[in-house]
Amino acid sequence: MSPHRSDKRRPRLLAVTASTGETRGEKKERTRRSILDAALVLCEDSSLVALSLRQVAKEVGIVPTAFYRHFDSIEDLGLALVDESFVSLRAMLRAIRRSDGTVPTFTEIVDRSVVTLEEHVHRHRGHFRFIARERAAGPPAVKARIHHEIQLCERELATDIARLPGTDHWSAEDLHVLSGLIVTAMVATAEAIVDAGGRPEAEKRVSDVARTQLRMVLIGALSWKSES
Amino acid sequence: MSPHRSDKRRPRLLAVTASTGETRGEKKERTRRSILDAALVLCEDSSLVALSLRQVAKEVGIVPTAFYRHFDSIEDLGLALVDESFVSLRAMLRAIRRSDGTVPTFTEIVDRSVVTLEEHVHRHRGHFRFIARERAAGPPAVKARIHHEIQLCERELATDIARLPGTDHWSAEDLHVLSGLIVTAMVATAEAIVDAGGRPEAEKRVSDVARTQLRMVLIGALSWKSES
DNA sequence: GGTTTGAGTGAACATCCGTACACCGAAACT
DNA sequence: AGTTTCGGTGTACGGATGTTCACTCAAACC
Repeated sequence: MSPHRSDKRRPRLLAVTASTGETRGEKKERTRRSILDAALVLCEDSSLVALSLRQVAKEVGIVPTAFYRHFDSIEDLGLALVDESFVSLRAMLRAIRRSDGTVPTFTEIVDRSVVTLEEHVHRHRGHFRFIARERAAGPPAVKARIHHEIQLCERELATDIARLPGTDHWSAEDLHVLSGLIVTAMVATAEAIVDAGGRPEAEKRVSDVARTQLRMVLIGALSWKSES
Repeated sequence: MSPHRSDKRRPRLLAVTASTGETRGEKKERTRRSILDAALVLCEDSSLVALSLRQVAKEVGIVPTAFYRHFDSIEDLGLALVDESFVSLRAMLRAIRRSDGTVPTFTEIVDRSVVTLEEHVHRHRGHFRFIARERAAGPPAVKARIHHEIQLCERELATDIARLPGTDHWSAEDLHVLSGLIVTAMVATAEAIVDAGGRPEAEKRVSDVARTQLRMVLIGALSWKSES
């Protein structure tokens, strides 16, 4: 039994291309990624509804028909991009939540949230631009999924708010109204950061405004509740 | 001088088509309107960037090249639609402002504003859908003009807020931050009303939420100012 | 070693797109 | 009455689009 035998066995579930050292599935996954990235870039100025299958194929460097090996349609591609975008967005929200063990002040929460949002928009500019655009202009199925994901964010935020001190006896209704308002403001802030185009002074102005707005909302909600 | 002479003179600046009783300019204006209306309908599901000149022409009932007698391009058409939309929007804002002579309570202001917005969105659903979509997805020039118009709304709202009792010594900065927040919330509310699709119970829920949110914001801003 | 699978190819199609050009005919003007 | 203006027509073009079909050829499997 020569030592070469085991080499012969390896390809069983992990065959590698002789030249590139890639599995067949890996290669496909890489092409899929290229398509997603290309689509994100190409619909940057316009929209998914104005994006053609052939543009994407040309950008990726494949023939138009090869597109169908990965997605049924542009709309299907769009749904994949929505999922991808919200995976990273949820990671951000988890990051904000994680550091909440120390019973912080409202100001601390607000500052940390805005800073995290700013970082995250900066790192995933493409995804945020995509969501902001297709939320209003995408194909119906894409719009619907984005709307649904944002509602999930509102619900999660509502349960977080409920855990803060001073919001003990709020109704579920009021919690959701408040979290809806905050999410709306944060979405607008994210759009504004994207529009700032990376210029630090413009971004600074946007995040300062966002901080003030968030504080107004939080304090307002508390005062309003204690009144009524 | 027979009495018929004066008839001969009439066409000078007001010539009428024998059959339809229309001036040439009136006929042109009517076609222009048809183009604007058709575009508003056709890009309802998609966007301006996915709207073709030929679709519009076919819908209106003219040959494609005739489009150029009225607009240089689809983008040019878009700019006209933006202007038109904001003319009616400004009319709404004026209507809200007009009834402000009686030093009303915050609650009255909020209720009147939301009701007016609801009515107006209902009457100009097409325009609101258009603005909400193209604000995020339109051609750059269209996005820029919409952004500019919204900023004007924010500025006007800021001066209105400054006239309310209890906001005497606010800084211009803080006024603008607050009006920005309110405008953001109202834009989101308008989108939600449009999405409600005319179903009364859905619209009622949206406007109730909007009322609560606006109260939270206003009371919050006041509390926050008196603290800091 | 022989067979199957499946990502990517390449040509072909019918259809739509924006735009150029010459033209018409009636309203508008002189 | 004669001329000009101009909204609308009809044709024609080069190019982009989505989708079809029959194909290659190497990895994956038995």
